[in-house]
Amino acid sequence: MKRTDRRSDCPVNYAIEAFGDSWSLLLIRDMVFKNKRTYSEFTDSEERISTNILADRLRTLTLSGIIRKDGTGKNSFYTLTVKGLDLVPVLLEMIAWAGKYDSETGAPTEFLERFENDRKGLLKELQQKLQTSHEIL
Amino acid sequence: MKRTDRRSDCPVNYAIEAFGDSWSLLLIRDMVFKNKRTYSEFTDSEERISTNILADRLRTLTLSGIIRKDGTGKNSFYTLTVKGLDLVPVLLEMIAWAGKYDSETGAPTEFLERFENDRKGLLKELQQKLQTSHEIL
DNA sequence: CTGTATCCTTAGGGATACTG
DNA sequence: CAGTATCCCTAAGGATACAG
Repeated sequence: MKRTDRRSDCPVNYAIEAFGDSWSLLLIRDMVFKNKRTYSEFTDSEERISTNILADRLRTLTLSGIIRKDGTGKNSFYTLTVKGLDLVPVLLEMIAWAGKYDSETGAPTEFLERFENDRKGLLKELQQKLQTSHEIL
Repeated sequence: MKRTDRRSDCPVNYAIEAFGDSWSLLLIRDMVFKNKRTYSEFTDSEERISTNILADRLRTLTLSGIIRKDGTGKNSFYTLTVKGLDLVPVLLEMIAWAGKYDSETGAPTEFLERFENDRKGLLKELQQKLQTSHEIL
């Protein structure tokens, strides 16, 4: 996306244009909370993303530096970059919000309590877990 | 939106379906940071939302309980509900993220520093400011 | 000023067949 | 398994005229 395509230079708008579509954040969720990294793992999500969209999102998220592709051919896999890992707080706030207002699901209460009481610890733990699993691969 | 229309019961998906389109969060931003409350104030945003979309988003955000309409006719105005105010942390995290990675704009550094060092204070201040301006109206 | 209504175009997305 | 390619459809969105 060329710079001039942006609707505005507002940071909120920057975020929306980077991951504000209806699929990107779900992929990031799968990477953060379910340790998914391969194409077929992503197609198996509950929301059933179709392959053309998946390929497109993996491409655009890579272009914007949120994820990175490693390996080649059948051994290729995707991992979060630091820029992508830095989206974890956004994700957590969204989950906390939904947990408070979505009667159908909500987040597990232990999670919300932990988030409330030890926000920094939870974040650090999550990011470290992700960092190490990246290194192992 | 009927419950069965949901792609999944995931909280992330709930959030996306509530405000994950490309305009809702900009309206909420305008309410939070620019104290906008009237129809014409919203049409004046930098991103130039068109009136049909604006009317639609005001309707859906009202339906999902994120904003509320008060007054009538020419005196009508919109305010954030508690559910909407609870989106401020999400907004702040997005701004912090964009501030870190968007070279074109970024958030003001004082803001980011304050967010880093006194997250709770900043949040409380913002929400109180919004609460009181609502009451004044 | 606060919306509605309409027309039209494009982007997003589902389904599915196909390829290396 | 990791994608590409097509076809097709709908929803999202812009422009703009109109109405109370």
